[in-house]
Amino acid sequence: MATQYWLMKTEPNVFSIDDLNKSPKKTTCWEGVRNYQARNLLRDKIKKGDKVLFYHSRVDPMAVVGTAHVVKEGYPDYHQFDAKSKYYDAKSDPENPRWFMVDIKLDKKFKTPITLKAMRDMKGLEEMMLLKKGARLSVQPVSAKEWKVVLKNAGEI
DNA sequence: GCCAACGTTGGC
DNA sequence: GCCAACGTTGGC
Repeated sequence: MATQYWLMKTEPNVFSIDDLNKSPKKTTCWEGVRNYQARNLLRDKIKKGDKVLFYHSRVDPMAVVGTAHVVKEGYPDYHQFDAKSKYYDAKSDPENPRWFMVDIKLDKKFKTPITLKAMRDMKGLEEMMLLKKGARLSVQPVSAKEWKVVLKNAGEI
């Protein structure tokens, strides 16, 4: 299958691209997604080898700060069964887990982050979900074209 | 910190 | 099954 592209949001004061860079093997599990639409993507659509834009939200400046790729496909987020975790979900059945996650590995931290503001002016991103009003999904599809535009502007292609 | 947009919950 | 209330997200 052709490579698919995604954008994953994170609040850098919770988990930033530098945290990912410092993680063992620069790899982390993308836990804590508690939205059904995003869950469906994590469980069913996102495949090993897919590429990811790493986005910092709720911070100044909001920006795509680098790229990663998927090293492990959707599997149950074990935090949902851990009563001490803030991601605990008492209603999730271990036989039929409600929440899923993937593992991603850092590829490249951009020298220059691509800010949300800059992206609004880039040709080719007009249809990008991130730029649409009310697009709150924390895991979003990105088209091959959008991927290229972002990386080109970051000087990474 | 504010608040609009949106998703989820729960009473009926 | 509807929908008001509530909680969360995330740009500003």
